[in-house]
Amino acid sequence: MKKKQTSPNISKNFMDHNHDLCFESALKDFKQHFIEKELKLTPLRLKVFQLLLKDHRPLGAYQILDLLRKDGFSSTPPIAYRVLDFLIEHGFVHKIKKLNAFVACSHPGNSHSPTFMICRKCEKVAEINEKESGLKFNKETSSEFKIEEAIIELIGICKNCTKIEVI
Amino acid sequence: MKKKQTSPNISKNFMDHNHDLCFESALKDFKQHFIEKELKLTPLRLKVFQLLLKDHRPLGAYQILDLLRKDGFSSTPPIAYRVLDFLIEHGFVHKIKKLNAFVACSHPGNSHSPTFMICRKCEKVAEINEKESGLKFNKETSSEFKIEEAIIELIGICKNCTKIEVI
DNA sequence: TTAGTAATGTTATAATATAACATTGACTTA
DNA sequence: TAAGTCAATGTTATATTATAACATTACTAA
Ligand SMILES: [Zn+2]
Ligand SMILES: [Zn+2]
Ligand SMILES: [Zn+2]
Ligand SMILES: [Zn+2]
Repeated sequence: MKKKQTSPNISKNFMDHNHDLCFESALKDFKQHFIEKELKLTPLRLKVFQLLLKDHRPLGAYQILDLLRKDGFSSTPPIAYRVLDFLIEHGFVHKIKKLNAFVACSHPGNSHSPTFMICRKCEKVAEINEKESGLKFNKETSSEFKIEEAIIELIGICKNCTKIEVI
Repeated sequence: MKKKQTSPNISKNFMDHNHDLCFESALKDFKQHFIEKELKLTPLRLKVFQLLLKDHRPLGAYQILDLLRKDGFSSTPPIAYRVLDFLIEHGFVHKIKKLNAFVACSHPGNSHSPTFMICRKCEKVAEINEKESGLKFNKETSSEFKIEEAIIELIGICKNCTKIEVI
């Protein structure tokens, strides 16, 4: 008998988890997509993506520039914005409008319309897909308006921070 | 027998409509809320709201400043941002993150979590409420994350621009 | 009155983002 | 191999969006 599939843990980013594994797995995926899509994986692109994988917290462009500087990269604004544009265009990174900041995508490779949960306490972010969010627009809306892009950002308190709050 | 209620026309802002009526009605509502909430309706606050009511297109803070200047108001950045903050705080105005711009609220007075449809062609915006959008989050998401605020902005093509496109 | 306060005015600067052009280095191909 | 091409990165300057800090005004309340 097939084991019952548990629902995916959408809160993983907020909770303790083996982040080394998490990091390495995302990085492997990232590299694989570069190969499959025949994109050029430069040191700068790799570095910026690694920075964004650090701890599920978004980074602003100027934070990224500071970190690049420390690693000996050039660090004028266009450097960061160009690499971010590239990574966004190819689906590796998203911008969080609420924060004017950037996160590594959790489902890279496929074009998709992400929903974000943003914890205002720990400042971590988790990306969830349409199935996980259960988010649906009704028929009338679709007939009234042809949706091409949806920005959905949920701001609140994550499971972990709720747990801590209660005590 | 009561006449059957037709569904609210969520596309009104995008279509031809009696905008003088639309404008005056919104303005009357606005003034009424100031009275009910005992807020001070200053010339500046009134002017900024009127500017935002002009044509269902969002205005940037610096556009608003230009328009204020033409009307003899002071027009340094804090003037606009302070009035906008006030109007947002009291539910008369929303900020569209996608555009870094501001729109008059369509359901002023009540605290609510608006969804915006943004037409990338005519650049008009319509605000829809939860019922109209049919937008719902599933139970699991709620238990995993306590949502306090939701930013939802749908970018696409409105009914009117679709009609024009087809020809 | 005068002291308090909300609103507006003013100056300066912070934070975010892009335009325009120069240089580098890898790859092509004559 | 030398010249040409092009994507990536480097550099300088500037645009756009937003806030901090303090001054003035004008109404209100002892
Ligand atoms: Zn992780
Ligand atoms: Zn949290
Ligand atoms: Zn109207
Ligand atoms: Zn349109």
